[in-house]
Amino acid sequence: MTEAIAVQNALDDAGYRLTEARRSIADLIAGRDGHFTAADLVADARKRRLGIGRATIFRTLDVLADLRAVERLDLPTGEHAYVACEPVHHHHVVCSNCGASRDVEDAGWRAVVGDIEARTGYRIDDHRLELFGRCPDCQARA
Amino acid sequence: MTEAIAVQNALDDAGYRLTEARRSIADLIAGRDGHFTAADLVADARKRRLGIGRATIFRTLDVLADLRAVERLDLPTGEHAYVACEPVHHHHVVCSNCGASRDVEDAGWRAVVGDIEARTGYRIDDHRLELFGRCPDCQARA
DNA sequence: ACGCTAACTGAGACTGAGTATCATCTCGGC
DNA sequence: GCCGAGATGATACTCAGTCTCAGTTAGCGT
Repeated sequence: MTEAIAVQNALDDAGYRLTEARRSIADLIAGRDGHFTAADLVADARKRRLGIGRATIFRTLDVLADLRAVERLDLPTGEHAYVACEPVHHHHVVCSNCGASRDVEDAGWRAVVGDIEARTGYRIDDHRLELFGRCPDCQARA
Repeated sequence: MTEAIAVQNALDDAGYRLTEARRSIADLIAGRDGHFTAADLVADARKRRLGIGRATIFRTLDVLADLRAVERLDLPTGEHAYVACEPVHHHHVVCSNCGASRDVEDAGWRAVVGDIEARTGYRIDDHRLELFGRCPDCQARA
């Protein structure tokens, strides 16, 4: 549950109000592992009878994504999902079987971007990098 | 318009029927530069009074994406877009200003994936890599 | 050239994600 | 405690994408 506190701190530090609804959403996020969709949280909230509106969940996820307390993923299926994560730039490796995800720092990656800039003449200022595969656990289980 | 023929060949080679609707859609795609959304094509088709149904455009884009004659992109805005491209594995650099896109081969990239596999234990079998920035033209114009 | 059938089509209904609006509520600085 | 900006939940709405189905058509076999 330390994770819920991290999310709450992120909100607080950025000058957002710490409301009941946001606290609950932070809890829901902390209670999930792997990625989750907005719809997942809506279902969770309803299951626990928290009385949080759909709109609030979308709004809060939006804010959290801005603060980078949560990262937006585009799954290969086209679904939009989120993962809780540290607010520094990094990428995710997502297990296509169980959804578990891990952070990966940039590593050799900067050099590749530099190379691409040189070859194309584009000035790259944003990128999306997501990796999908089997996590060690799911490999072992197969 | 050579591009439209490439798209048609891709369909034909894969055993799909070459219908009037598909031919028209190939033309529409060829007539676009940069990325486009399904909605763009629907609007184009309607503007030219081609009488192609919405569903058909979605279906055809689906098929073309399967054949890799077209690539699905997820723009930073969350929109789903497409670009016409060669049917070999590669990635796209997309201009966030004018939408022009260029293909980039894998280059040093394989090594980075290998490194990530070694560090995380994940077995990576799919990835999404999209780069956004300013194309040379838009840079010059600024 | 002709007929046949599976593949394809357009129309329209449907679903579900995400957004907009707005009256009401509440956090937190004073 | 008071008060106002910011946040909330209900509800209505929009819009992408899917599904269904009756009607059409490409292109193979003859």
